[in-house]
Amino acid sequence: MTSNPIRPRATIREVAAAAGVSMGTVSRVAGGSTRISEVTRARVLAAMKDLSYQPNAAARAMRTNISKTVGMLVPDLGCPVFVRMIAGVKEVLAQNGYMLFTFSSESEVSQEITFLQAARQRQLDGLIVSVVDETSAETARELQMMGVPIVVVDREIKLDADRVFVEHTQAMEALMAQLIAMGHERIGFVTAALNRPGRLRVAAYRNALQRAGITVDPDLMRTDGAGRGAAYGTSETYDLLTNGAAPTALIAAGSDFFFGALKAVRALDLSIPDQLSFVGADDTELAEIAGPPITAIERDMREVGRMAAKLLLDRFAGNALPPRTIIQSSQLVLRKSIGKVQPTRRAPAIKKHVEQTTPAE
Amino acid sequence: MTSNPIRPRATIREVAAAAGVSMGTVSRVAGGSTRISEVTRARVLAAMKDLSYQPNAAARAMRTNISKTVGMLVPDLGCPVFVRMIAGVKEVLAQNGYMLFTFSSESEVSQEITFLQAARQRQLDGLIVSVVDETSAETARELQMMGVPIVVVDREIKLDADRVFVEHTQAMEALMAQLIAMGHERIGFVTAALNRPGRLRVAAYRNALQRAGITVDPDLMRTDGAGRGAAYGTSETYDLLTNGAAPTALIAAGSDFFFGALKAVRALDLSIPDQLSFVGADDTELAEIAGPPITAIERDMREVGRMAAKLLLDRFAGNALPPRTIIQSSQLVLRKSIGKVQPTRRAPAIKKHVEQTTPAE
DNA sequence: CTGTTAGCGCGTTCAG
DNA sequence: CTGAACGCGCTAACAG
Repeated sequence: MTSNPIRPRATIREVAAAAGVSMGTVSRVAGGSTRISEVTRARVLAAMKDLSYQPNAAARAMRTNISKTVGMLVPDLGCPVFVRMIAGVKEVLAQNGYMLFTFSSESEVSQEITFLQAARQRQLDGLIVSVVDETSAETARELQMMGVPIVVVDREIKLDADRVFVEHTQAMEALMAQLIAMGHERIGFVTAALNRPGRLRVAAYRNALQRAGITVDPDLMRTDGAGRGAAYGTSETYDLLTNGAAPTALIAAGSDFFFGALKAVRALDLSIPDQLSFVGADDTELAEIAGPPITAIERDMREVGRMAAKLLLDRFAGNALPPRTIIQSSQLVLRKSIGKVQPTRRAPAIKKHVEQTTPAE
Repeated sequence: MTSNPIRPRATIREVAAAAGVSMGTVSRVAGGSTRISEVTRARVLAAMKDLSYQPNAAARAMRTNISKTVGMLVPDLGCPVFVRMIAGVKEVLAQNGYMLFTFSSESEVSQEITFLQAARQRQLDGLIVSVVDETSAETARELQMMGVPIVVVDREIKLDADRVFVEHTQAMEALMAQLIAMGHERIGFVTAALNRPGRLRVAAYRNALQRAGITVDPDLMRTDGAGRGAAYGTSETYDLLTNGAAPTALIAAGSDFFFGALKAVRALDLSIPDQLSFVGADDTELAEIAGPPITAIERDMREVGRMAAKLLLDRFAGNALPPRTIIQSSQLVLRKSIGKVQPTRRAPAIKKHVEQTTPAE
């Protein structure tokens, strides 16, 4: 420990002594209770400031079983979608005097379990979770034992909890309609279908093709990216574009696949949209700034965060109604990266090889 | 609260009863003490599992004054630099049984103060901080009262604490040398000079120009971006490139200015590097993927995070030596976005106006 | 309005 | 090796 001239933190007892009142009185002032005479309150506040008193959260939590802290579990802090959601959650919680304890599981179930156990030890008052793998029984079991209100974000888990879902189907259908109208029939799709967002998008992809009378080519679907990050986007995109009949359009859904796929397209030196129509998802900044700007599916995750936090606060306030589900829309944002299929379109020649790409870190 | 059939959390007392031993025995098993007979240990562990017992962190913290939790303060979770640092910190702390409590101040001193007070209440065992404004007396005062080991990352604050610094000067000088060698004399610079990284970069920028016998044009320096985010990058870049004699090269240091500046360049439809040499910093992904790939100053922030965490753990272990400072290098990564000044170079014509841009959120 | 007191759950004595 | 008892700092309940 660095040498520190500070004496140990002041306790409520010391404040009481300094102010010449009892501990109970100090406690009431700290708790913002009414029924305190203005003069004593002022004296107590002065003493607190004097000793730079901060109430001991552990003692308070032990006594009240309330920690004024909410836990938030996300799979990846590198994903802008979650960063924005965190901002929304924090905004609402801060207004209500709660702290947010954010944890990134780095897409590992084991880390997720560790966090949930730590959360239980620390008696977090509630949880907002976006789990890595909604099919994980281990995670589900842990969640069931939490014993505090939980809000699940865009995952389908059997659990007595409120939910905030995003509407993925409509935006995906709009996208497919757009691409099909432009003449695309071979549409590559790189994503992770493990959880709700991916599952719905894959379903919408298939439905749209079938409705248009286009045979679904399984080889164009690379939907096994769960936990594999940007590298999956790069390798699958490279493979799609260089082996056999290449797609004329490519959808990379999920910010890391978006990035990874774009990397492969750059390495192959394909021109967007002339040689390939390209669509991303979940990374507005990248979509705006890549040259050319890229059509993408986007959603207001900050608002999702706000809604999740509000659902939780509502439970804290004693609401005991059955679980609710809120649905937030998503949008297809058209930019310059998609275009009509060229009549004479052929598979792009292989220009050069992609260096073996590993995830960003 | 959602109806929950779970009975309240098991206490150490219940575990003791279930295992037919005393509380003290359970505590010793939980604490991993030796000197426990194998049979009783097994019985206790079985009971703990049975009741899915998790020790009450509040009670433990109250008793021991150790929370096994480290706090981390960053200005912005949207900045990849901090996200990577967090990953590094978490990696090392997790290996040592510590949890990480990350807080983003959203570049607001007031939020920073709130966090530091909350940290004191929760008796976090140590802190890793990257403050918004190293000149804030309020923040400094709060930090001095923490009473726990602190590691400061790339900020100059008068404080009895360990430090991890990044070497900014060399990379910046290398960059300037490169640009000057390419014939650039009018080099625009958009950044925030409030804290250590910006200050050092600005100093290196001036020095390099002076050493090359080039007059420093203050109008080319837009170094007042602190707290203004990407919008500052966009508006200043637009202004630089459209008013008066435009620079032939532009450096946007800081991930948000990088993004914002690139946005303005795109809006003006300038071709990189033909019409403008462009250099970024701190956002490797964007630099790699923008068309064309962009020369940038980069640093291994994950390693910075690891080092910060190790310094802290060292203090926890009782190291009482005077404060140490560790320095991490940074690199200039050359990509295709810079080139020689065209002999016939003129200020680019104004092509169109930039829409009024607000920060990403 | 204010003072007093009894635990919250745990880790750490100190006796056995 | 095990059990019993104390108190960490605080809040709530009750007395005055």
